[in-house]
Amino acid sequence: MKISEIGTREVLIDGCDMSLADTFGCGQCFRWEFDGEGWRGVAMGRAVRCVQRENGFIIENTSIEEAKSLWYGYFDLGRDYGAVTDSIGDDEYLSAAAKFGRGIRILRQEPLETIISFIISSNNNIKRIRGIIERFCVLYGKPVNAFGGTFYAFPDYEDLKRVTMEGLTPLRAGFRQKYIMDAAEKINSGELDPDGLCGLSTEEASAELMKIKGIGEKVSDCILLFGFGRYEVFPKDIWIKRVLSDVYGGSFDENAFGENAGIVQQYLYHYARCSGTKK
DNA sequence: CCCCAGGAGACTC
DNA sequence: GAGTCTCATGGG
Repeated sequence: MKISEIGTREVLIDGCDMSLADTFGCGQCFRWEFDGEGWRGVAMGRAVRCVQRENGFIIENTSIEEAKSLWYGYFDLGRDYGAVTDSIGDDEYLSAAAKFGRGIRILRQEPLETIISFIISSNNNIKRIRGIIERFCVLYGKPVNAFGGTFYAFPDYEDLKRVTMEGLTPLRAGFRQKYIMDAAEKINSGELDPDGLCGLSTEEASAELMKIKGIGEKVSDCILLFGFGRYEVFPKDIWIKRVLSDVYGGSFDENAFGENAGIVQQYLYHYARCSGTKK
């Protein structure tokens, strides 16, 4: 894998297994948007645009330094996903799912963003989740000018202090409004420090997360997988439960995949949700 | 009118 | 511990 500057604030990530469409579209993130040619998004306070290339992708509006210090981690570029898919074994359905989702990379998103986003995801659909999150960012996040427009960063810890119950009403988050507020209160007071979870075991971190109302086992698993790089968790949402029941008759053993369980889960989720709707 | 969505909490047994 | 009911909102 090679990182090189190919233009003004334009960096090429060459020689990596990457499908932007599958990575951004597999349900792990909610803010990247396709503009017809590339994917625009804001992460870590920076607005960039990613464009698919044959054997990698381009990141626009960034520097080679940022690519190495920030985007390398965000896109999990140090991991060989091909080796993961090769280690999956001869399970027929899973092999098909891995083939279908080839190029998916698990993003290392920011802890606060994953916490709030997956609280919102509870008993909700992706289109609506995206809308609620976007309204949250416009209301409380900082504006970032790029590509001739204004984008909004996901609110940081300072922004979170301004959150009130009444202020959340425009989100139309329904019963999750009080859960978002509980998360904000616990984080603002210092009762829970998201960044501090990095030093804990996955089990301990999960127990901490579940002190927040609206975070149960499944939401906690998503936060740990997509925000903390805990690849051993296996979030069980409605789609995965269907697969485990309908395809495997309850005999699927996620523990067999050890440190890659989360990646395997993502292949299954994406396949179950999209098979039949993609070319 | 119905059912469903990347579930969780409260309650019952 | 395992089963229900309910929780807002919007789409199909």
